[in-house]
Amino acid sequence: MKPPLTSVWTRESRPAKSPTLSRSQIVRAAVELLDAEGMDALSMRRLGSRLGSGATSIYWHVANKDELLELILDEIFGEVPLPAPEVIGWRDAASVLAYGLRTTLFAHPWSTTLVGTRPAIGPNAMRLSGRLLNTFTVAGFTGLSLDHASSALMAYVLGTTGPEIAWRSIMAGSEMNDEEMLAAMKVVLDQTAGDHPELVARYAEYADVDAEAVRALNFDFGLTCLLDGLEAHLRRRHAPGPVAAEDPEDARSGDTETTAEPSAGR
Amino acid sequence: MKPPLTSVWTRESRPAKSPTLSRSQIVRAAVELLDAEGMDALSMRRLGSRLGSGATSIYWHVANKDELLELILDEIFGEVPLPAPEVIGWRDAASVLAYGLRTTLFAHPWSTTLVGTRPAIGPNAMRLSGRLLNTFTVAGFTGLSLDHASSALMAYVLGTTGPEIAWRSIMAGSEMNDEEMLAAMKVVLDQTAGDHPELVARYAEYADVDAEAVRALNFDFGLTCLLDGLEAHLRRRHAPGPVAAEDPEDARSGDTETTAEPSAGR
DNA sequence: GATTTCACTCGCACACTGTACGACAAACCT
DNA sequence: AGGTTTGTCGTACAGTGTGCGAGTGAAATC
Repeated sequence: MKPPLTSVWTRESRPAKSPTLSRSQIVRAAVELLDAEGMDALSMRRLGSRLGSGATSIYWHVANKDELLELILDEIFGEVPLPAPEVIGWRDAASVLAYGLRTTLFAHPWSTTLVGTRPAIGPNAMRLSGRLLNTFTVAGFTGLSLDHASSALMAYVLGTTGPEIAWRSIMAGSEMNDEEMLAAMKVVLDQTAGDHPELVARYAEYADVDAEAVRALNFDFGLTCLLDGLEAHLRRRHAPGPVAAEDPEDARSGDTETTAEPSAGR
Repeated sequence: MKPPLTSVWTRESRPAKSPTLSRSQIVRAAVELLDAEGMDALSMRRLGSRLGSGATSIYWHVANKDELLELILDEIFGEVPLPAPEVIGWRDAASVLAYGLRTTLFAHPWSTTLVGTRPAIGPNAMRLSGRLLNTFTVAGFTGLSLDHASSALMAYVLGTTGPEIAWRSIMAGSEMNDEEMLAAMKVVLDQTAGDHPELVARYAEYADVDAEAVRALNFDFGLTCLLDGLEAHLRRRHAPGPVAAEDPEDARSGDTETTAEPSAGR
């Protein structure tokens, strides 16, 4: 019978007398430090000295470093711009959301280590997923499919962004450009996957294209496919017949929104 | 003009005289330790003592902890079963791959912290992505789309698995079941996203369904949508006409398999 | 006005981390 | 035999997160 919920978000922000330090100050400073010097540079001592405070003073406002990281994660979730699906349509809204999240994560490359690691509750994450839900509601999703659609989109963006940032950072670490990198990769390939000649052929194709452009294309391709698949699901549900045709009335639960679909037993 | 490639995979495994310790031993022991006690428990000293060796002896076989983690990541990539797309068809093969990767990652929950963080080169990762490429080649993808399709699938799986593991682990940490968790979540919701009533309504729906089952459904839903989208892309490419109809001959490259399409440029 | 009670800051200390270094031992090559 | 390579390990160093308790100043109480 421990504390009923262990997250930061239940415990209040210690609002009181005259705090020379505050949660939001700490979080902002932490984000600055991370942006400037990366994840390894974020230690409580360094953060403290950047705030002009003792290192352990932070622990009055934040229970431990993990909670601080949770706050930081939510902070950057607050940076992604939220589109209005009612005015630009669900597909564009979903795209804007996806691209917005992507560029926000790229703007804070250290976020990769946080984003998959801990669940994203917290006000800004909720705002984001609320808007996502809103978007797919406008699209016509109902019941569980609504969540499934949003989390599919989220998963795709998170899943692409992480490895991309990883690539970018190791290429920034070594002082070689894309071509040299690919050449080196080929060496690795030849000696580790010598029996996979199709891979070697594959990588050879990238020799003379801009890696960054390819990655952008890559993201867009997958996003389009996912949205196409979602749209297809939508059409299928609205038109149960084998051939696509508009149907006179919605197949199940005439009301436009919320809690349709009884969703298989318990 | 530093070392041309900084990865583990270029440097050989120190094969020599009579090693009482070896890379693969170290990696296996590390995986055991991680499985048993989690990521925080993996320190060089503990790993050393588990191997019956001094802590710093490991540094003869592995340059630093980061390299060790890279090896560990590749080790678990080796655990995912590889289907044969030529016999079971590309869609099933893609599903098997996706599910295999998913369950492998679930079997090693600590992998979440590794998988998005560093690029997955290394023999086992290459084997996996080789098979992925193979799968989508059988499907009919060519050129850049081939890579885009594989990485889209990979991204989706990685993107779903991470947060799911995170949820599972914090629920394991606190001794509350799904329902209590949801109740607590609702508290958080009410106080952080009080102005998002649709979210609250959303979560209320989950009150009486098995969270694990929903997550499984969730994964399958997104996977299906993605594969549907990929298939649609395929059909669109093969039948350029506005309305879908079977075409008398395959648009490009009649041979059934392998490295079709000269793929622009070069 | 004096005293107590907070809200908050911070120095110190502890256990622990990754890993550089150099001393060793044993196997190999001349 | 001597020298070199291959491999192991103890020690040491700088740095980590954080518990503890002493300190501060302002508000609340008497």
